[in-house]
Amino acid sequence: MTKKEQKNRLIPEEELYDLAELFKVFGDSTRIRILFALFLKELCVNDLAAELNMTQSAISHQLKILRNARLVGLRREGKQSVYFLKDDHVRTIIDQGREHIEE
Amino acid sequence: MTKKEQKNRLIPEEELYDLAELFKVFGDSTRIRILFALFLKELCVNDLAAELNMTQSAISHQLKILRNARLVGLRREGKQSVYFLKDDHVRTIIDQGREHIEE
DNA sequence: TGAACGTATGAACAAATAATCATACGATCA
DNA sequence: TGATCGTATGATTATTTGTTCATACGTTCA
Repeated sequence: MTKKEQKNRLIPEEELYDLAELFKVFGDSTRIRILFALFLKELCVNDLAAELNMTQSAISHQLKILRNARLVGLRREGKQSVYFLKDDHVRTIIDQGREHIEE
Repeated sequence: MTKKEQKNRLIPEEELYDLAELFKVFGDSTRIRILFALFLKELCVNDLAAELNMTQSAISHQLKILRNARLVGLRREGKQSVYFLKDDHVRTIIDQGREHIEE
């Protein structure tokens, strides 16, 4: 089955639940702000916390959720964890969201 | 400012909150299932409730949220309210979500 | 007009969730 | 090794949110 064929068939019920789980991750302003910050450059936890003016703990909790959704990845550098966006779907999804809003 | 230029500039903080609000709407399995049902054809409230095996009230509440987000529209037909998808960003956003999941 | 139908909506309740606080863990360095 | 730094994480709490229940609203039709 080609990608296009797969795209056009019915979506199984179970996949709809997974989709909702994925979009739930985008549905929080802290996480969106984290994603957008990582749009611009890789950042470690403390830098993210400073940039978003939030506690290290709050950021760390949200990064865990973003990691579980495979939206961000991390690289250890000494004591630091450097986070980065993991794929381009993030950008496309956010761009489409923006286009909807701007209509 | 062209669309492309607009896309590439920094996203203002306020728009990030609006984005989170939009994705929050996608982040519920009932609403995703409603959207997908409307993918296939227009439906009135009772038909949606039957198809998703949920109460009329629950569906109606969720439809209100989808309406507020301008993701669905409705047309009155006698006693019925016939709902439909309002724009193609819905399809693109969901498709991108699916591609992310299927990786 | 009144009954029946389809839909919308407010209140109440239960479940999910984000931030905080305290603390633990791992790496670096004196 | 002990201290410090950066990060992760469990528990708690306050808030948000989805469903249910009851009911109101608008339309159709006898």
